[in-house]
Amino acid sequence: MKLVTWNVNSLKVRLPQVLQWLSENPVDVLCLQETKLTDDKFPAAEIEAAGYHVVFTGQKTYNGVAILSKHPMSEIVKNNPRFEDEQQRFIAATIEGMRVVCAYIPNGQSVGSDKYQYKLRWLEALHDWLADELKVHENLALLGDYNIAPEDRDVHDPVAWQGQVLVSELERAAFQRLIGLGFKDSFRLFEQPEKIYTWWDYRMMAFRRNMGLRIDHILLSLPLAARCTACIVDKVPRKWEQPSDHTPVIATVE
DNA sequence: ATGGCATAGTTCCTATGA
Repeated sequence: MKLVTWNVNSLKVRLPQVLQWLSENPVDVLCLQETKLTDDKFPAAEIEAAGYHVVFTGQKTYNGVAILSKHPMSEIVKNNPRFEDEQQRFIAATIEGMRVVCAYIPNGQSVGSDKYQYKLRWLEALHDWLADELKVHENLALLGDYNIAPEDRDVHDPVAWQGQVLVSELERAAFQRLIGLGFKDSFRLFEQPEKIYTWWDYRMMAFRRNMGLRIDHILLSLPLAARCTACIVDKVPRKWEQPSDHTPVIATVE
């Protein structure tokens, strides 16, 4: 099973790239974030025509998540039942006996802001829901844009970023609390090259200069991690014309 | 010290992202 997460920064703009990427990279599950589409405008027919089932929950302008799957999906949950949220950032489905959660964790804007507090509350509620969900689904995968770089080696310039949102202590502690439930960061199960990132600012020629952060992750519950044979970041779509600022992360589970 | 790009909607500027 190949599981993928990709923040597409508007599926309206990026649908051709998603379909192109899928035609070159057939996968079992693709979790999308920042679709920025209300459900009535979601391109379900085009995605189904490409051979994928799809579930989604969205809103206009901001947020929005979707799961594309080669296999049928059941037990669909939209929004964390433990968190009252107007923002559409969470969707879960059971696929081939695996519980798949697609999350667009809040950005947090700046440390100490209202949005930062919202981010921490959101993470706390995610933690609590996952704790219950793991009791029912030992095969659980949490894919998404976490908006957290877990360690300094996930940051192109740790000194410049020190203490900033996306790398602050409380955010990193929240990430470790998720890990503590019984997950592995699939990317770190394997020897990886240095300076691998999943997001680069559109400005400052950041991609060309590899000024990035690794903030998109695939966490696997321990039984799934034991079956994981690879996790890679595919930089190719970030080189295309009019790219998303994020690029796909792919985990393989045998 | 700031903004630098991209997206979407309230457009022909503003808010937001990371």
